[in-house]
Formats: sequence, C-alpha cells, structure tokens
Amino acid sequence: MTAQPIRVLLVDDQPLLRTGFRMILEAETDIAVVGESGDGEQAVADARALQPDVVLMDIRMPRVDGVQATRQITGAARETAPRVLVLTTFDLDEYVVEALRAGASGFLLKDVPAEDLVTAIRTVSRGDAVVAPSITRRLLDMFASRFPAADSPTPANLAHLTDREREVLTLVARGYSNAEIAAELVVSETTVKTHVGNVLTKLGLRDRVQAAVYAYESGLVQPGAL
Amino acid sequence: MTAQPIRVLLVDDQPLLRTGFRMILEAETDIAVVGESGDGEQAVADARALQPDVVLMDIRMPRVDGVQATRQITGAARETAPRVLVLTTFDLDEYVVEALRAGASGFLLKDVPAEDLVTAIRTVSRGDAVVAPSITRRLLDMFASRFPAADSPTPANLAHLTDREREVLTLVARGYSNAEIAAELVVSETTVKTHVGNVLTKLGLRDRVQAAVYAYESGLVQPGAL
DNA sequence: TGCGGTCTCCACCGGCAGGAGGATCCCCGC
DNA sequence: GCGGGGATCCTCCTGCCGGTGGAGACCGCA
Repeated sequence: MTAQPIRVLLVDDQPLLRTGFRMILEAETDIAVVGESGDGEQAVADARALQPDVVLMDIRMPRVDGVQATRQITGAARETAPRVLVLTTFDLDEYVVEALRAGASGFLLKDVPAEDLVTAIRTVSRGDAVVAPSITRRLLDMFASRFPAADSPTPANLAHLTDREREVLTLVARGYSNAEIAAELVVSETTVKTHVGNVLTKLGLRDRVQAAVYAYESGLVQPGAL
Repeated sequence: MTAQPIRVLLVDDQPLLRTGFRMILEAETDIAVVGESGDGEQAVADARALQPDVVLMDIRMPRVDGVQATRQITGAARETAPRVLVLTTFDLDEYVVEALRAGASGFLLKDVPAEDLVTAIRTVSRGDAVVAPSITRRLLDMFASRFPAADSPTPANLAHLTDREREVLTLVARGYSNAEIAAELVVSETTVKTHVGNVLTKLGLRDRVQAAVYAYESGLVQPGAL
C-alpha cells in the first residue's frame, strides 16, 4: 500500500502472545514488527530506540504497567510520538479511562479477530482512533452521564437571567469578589451586588458559593476553562 | 443469522440517499427496512409507530434536527428504545457531542463503505456502539483534554490536605454553609471553620467561593456528581 | 517517653456579602 | 407618548465568613 511499511512494536509480558501477534502481523506486507518488549519499562526504552509508528500495548504488565508506559511514550514528543494501541483482556472501565488520559489511540479486546487487528493498526497509524464496540458503548455512556443533558446547560432558570446577570455569574464562578467583578466590568460594586442579588433570587440560591456551584453544574462554565 | 431480521428506520431529508441506503440494506437477509422519514418530526412519530431496532439518522434535517429527534427517540423508554446510528457528512465536533448527549449509539460518516454500514447496524442492534475512526480520534482527544492528566486531580496542593479537610472542601463545593457542614459531619461549627481556614491557607485561596471553584477545577468534585 | 500531626473546640473581631428600599437613565414596543 | 424591562447607582443594616490566638485529646512514630 505505502512504500514504507508500518513499524510496529509489540508489548506483552507473555512471549507466546507476542509470537502469535507477530505471526499475524508479518503476514501483512505493509506491516513490519520492529521489536518486542516484555514489560512497560522496556517498552518505553524500546519505543525511544526503535521509533515505531504503532505500539501494540498490553495493559497489564509487571514493573511499569501499560498505562504508565503509554503516558511516557505518548507524552514525549506529541507530534512524532508513536501511536499506542492498547489491548485489554476484559473491558475494564478502570484501565480504559486511565489509558485514555494517558494518550492511547485505541483499545481492543485480546480476542479481536486477526483481520480487525490489522485494520486497527492501519487506522491508528493514519492518526485515527479505534475502539472496540463494547468499549465504545461504555465510553459513550460515560460521556453522556458526564454531560447530563443537552438542555440542562440552560435549565430554564438560566434562560431567565439577563445577559449581564449571566456575565456576572460566570465571574462569580471564577472566584471573583464583588469588587473584582466591578473592576472587571467597569461598573460600581453596588451594581454588581444588585446583579448578584438578582441571580440568587432568580435561581433560588442562597449565596455566591451556590451560584458558583450552579454555574459548574449547569454547564455555564466548565472545568479547564479557567 | 437471527430468526428476526433487524428492523431499520431510515431518516434523511434526501429521498435519493434513503433509496441508496435501502438498496444496500435490503441486500442483507438479516436486515429489514421498515420505514423512511423525511424530517426529524416525522422520524420521532415513525419510531414510535414502527418500533424499529435501529434508526439510521441524518443529523442535518429540516424542522426537527437529528439531535433533537435522537433525544426524543432514545429518551422515551430507555430499555426498549431504538438504537440511533447517526450519519454525518463532516465530522463536526459540535453535532457529535450533542448527539452523544442525546443518546446516540454511534456515528458514521456518510461516505462509509456499504459493508461497514451493514456491520455497524448489526453492532448497534446488539447494544454495542460504533464510531467512525476519525470521529473517535476527536472523542478521545476531548476526553483527554477534559480529564487533563491522571495525577492533576491531585495537583500537589490537594495532597497536602488532610482527609478531613478534603472532606470539608467537597462540602463547601456543594454550596454548604459552615453550619450545614457542621451538621453533616456532626461537629461544631467552630471546627468546620478551622478546617475551612486550613484549606484556604494551604491552597492559597481567599474565600470559600474560590475553594469551590478549586474543587471543580482540580477534579475533586465533578459536574453531574450532585 | 516525647514529639508532631490531626481533629476537636472556644472567643473575639473586622469585613464582605446579601437583603430591603428607592432612584435614575435608556431603549424598545404598544 | 407612555409603560416596562434592563442596567446603573445609592444607603442602611444584619449576619456569616474568615483571621488570629489559644487549647485539650488522641494517635503514631521515633
């Protein structure tokens, strides 16, 4: 397909499994297994030395586990870093989320059919991502639960606020005092207090702390936006 | 494969596209197209009337868009509700996230190969999820960025807090007053004030509002957990 | 045994927040 | 033209919050 074959590094603590994967992959002309690692520590070193395009990584391993290894491999040089395709025996949420944060480009169950594995490696090497269907299901569920609903970001009450009030609310949710908000908006502190008071009344809240919480819970402001 | 074929409802405002999909799907013995809808409003009605297993939903449509329609279709009876497989022309983040929240079970680009579409429908009807690789990439990126890192939830400072202090902080982040926290923890308000004061000092914050914000930003508490 | 850390509690005080009540200005729609 | 809503500003007052300083009890570790 391409002139240069896809360079793959196999990482698994079971030599037998590595051999199995190697046989599957070497049957493909566009894929070349450039190395094998028996634990996470070695995987990190090998990834650095061999510069593979894709790392096929078992998640459960001695010494440094797959998540740690993934973090170190993907964390180095974001652009040129190898893509990590994580293999799990079971679709444990725990590991999946962790590996995700660590920068993995995909997740497959170990019982994946040979042809799917090959396809996945090609997909990942292109820069896209692959997730086993059953795991995808869980990811979507997590996503959905974490962002409660599409209209809850504007739970009726929030819509009743004026633009200015909403503006003040977001500043409250950043920990600003009334004086600071006043300075930010170039108005008097009294005005700010009026707005804050209106917000509290309209939303049925007691104090600015609850207002800040409300801002986060409603999606008006989001973590990381700071 | 199964005794009962998978019942599919096609939703797209372009009749030509519907016809194309119908031809592809009817070639499969285990899939039966039970209806077609030209807009979101009709789709919701048809889904109710025809009780399909899978709804193939275009996201951009007149009247009621695909996201709205998805929400209404999946929202009804969570268990028996049809699975919604969303089709997008481009991999627009906007729509994907919205559809996700709305309860979609999958996303495919419209240029998907026929065989992949068929496979996806089977996968979704099983209760699993399918996402096009390029979209999966974006989802994973969003996920990673939303949960910055594995250790950032404990940004050093948070680790300096005692268990009790962390406990108090989470309650502050729920909008509780000192008196309420005292009642909750069955201690005197004085004690609570001490803890809160310690938290503020240790984290370098000014007041409980900033503490609440910090709790959200650090990941100690998360939206939706309320 | 003694030290340090944590949790618990108290009194006192200054300050900002939030409620009540009223006021002006501007813009928009009837 | 007139009413209504929004934004702006003011004063007075109450109360909770947060800071300071101090103290006793418990636990674990040296």
